[in-house]
Amino acid sequence: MAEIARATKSESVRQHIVHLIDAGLQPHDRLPTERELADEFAYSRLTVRRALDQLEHDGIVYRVQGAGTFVSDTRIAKSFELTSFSEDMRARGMTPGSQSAHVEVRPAGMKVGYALGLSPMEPVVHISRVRTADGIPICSEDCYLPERLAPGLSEEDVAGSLYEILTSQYGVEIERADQVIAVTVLEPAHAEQLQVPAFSPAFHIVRTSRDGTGRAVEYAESVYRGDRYSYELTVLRRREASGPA
Amino acid sequence: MAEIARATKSESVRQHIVHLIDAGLQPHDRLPTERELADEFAYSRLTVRRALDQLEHDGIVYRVQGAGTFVSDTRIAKSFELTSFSEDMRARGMTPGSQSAHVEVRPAGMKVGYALGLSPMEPVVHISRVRTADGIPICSEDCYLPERLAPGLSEEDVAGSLYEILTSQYGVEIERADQVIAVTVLEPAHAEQLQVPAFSPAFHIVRTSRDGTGRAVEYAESVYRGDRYSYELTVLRRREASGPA
DNA sequence: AAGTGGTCTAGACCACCCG
DNA sequence: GGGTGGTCTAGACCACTTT
Repeated sequence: MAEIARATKSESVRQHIVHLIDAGLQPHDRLPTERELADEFAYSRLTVRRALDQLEHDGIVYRVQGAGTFVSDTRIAKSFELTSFSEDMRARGMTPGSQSAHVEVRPAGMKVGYALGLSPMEPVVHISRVRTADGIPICSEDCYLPERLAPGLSEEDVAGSLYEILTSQYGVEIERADQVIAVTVLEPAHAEQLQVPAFSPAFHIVRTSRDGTGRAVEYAESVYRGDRYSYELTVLRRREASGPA
Repeated sequence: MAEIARATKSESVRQHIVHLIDAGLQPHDRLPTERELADEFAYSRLTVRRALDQLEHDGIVYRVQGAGTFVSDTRIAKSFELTSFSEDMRARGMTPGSQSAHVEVRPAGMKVGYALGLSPMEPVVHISRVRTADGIPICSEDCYLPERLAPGLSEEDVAGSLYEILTSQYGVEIERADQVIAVTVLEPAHAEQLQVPAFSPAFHIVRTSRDGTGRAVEYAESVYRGDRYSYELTVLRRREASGPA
């Protein structure tokens, strides 16, 4: 029930409209017009429009020029958003954990250095963990951070969410990540870690996470068991417009 | 080189800034201030801000309150966007095609009816195809559309991009899609279609595509060979704000 | 013709960063 | 303190849909 408070007027309008919809509006019902909402709140129309822009982007409402703004016909409203393993598992109703966490500092090397935009000699923190959900091993992860971003990271720190530690202890906010998802079969070593037969099918996910400035902050390679994990996302179709060729 | 023309002023500002960056600005270089750009174009500051909003969302620039707007440090700017198989393959420099296309109309049934929000008795067009890239089979796809959206769809129509046909012939614009990506091993029948050994690892992708109003327009189940396909995407971290619990 | 969303203007004040 | 981005106002005109 708790909404996260935000000081802006447009956010309060957004929440009001979400409540309107939850209060019983059906898909394709028309919302109050922008001018009605502006009058009701005594805000400018532009402020109301910003709230509706957000809801439209999230797929909650759609707008038809000349006709009005309507509730979307969406049963599921999943996300194309980056979540940490911990957040992901909690969202699925499971309890996240870690096993066999190991942390060491070593030179980046070619592959990791290239991905993080560092010299191969620059030190990185290498974190290797087996991530669990309700105690069941789900994925084996090797994650690398520039050491100067997270000096003194310990094995106790990485028992839970790395993203939370980065934010709370080091002030690093991850904003976006590029991922490449491939399929593979598990090598015997990984299979044993994950407690499945050797050569079981699995996801192989390579991720480079970046902060708001686009600077690479984390490079990770993970192997997820295919029998216990699937990847869900919502993707948007590109609007007509593009950068140069 | 060709930019897609758009009538809005903010779009012209956006393109101008993209050109500025391409003309030699380096990551973390500062852009002209919003007020400078507004003066230069003789537009209002809000119009300039809309252009910068777009560029910020796309990860091209970042803004620091009190300091300025800067070029992002991003080597790769991939997308979290929905592309058709044909577009996807062309983007990878390959030529898309289809084999064994088969089209039939039949009742939706429970699973497809549920996904498309139709009665199980309502007719759907079932399209089954093997998609190829440079003549190599990449995926086997079963796709279902409500028949009333695409009456008279023929096997010749589905040799190429279904999304393009939907737009050009039926006026249906797909805006977003929910996808569930899992791993599997290929059954012998699929393996033969895709010309790989039986029990090779593969992606199993289930997709429900929707138009701007959120109405389900397409339900598809695809199997992609794992040795020739990987899934790349960029995901954004959720801003702090949320709907009700 | 009336009403809707789409775009834009010319200001204003605030919070924040930097020299 | 001066300049930056963040938010907001009270209008205006346009393109479009609906009656």
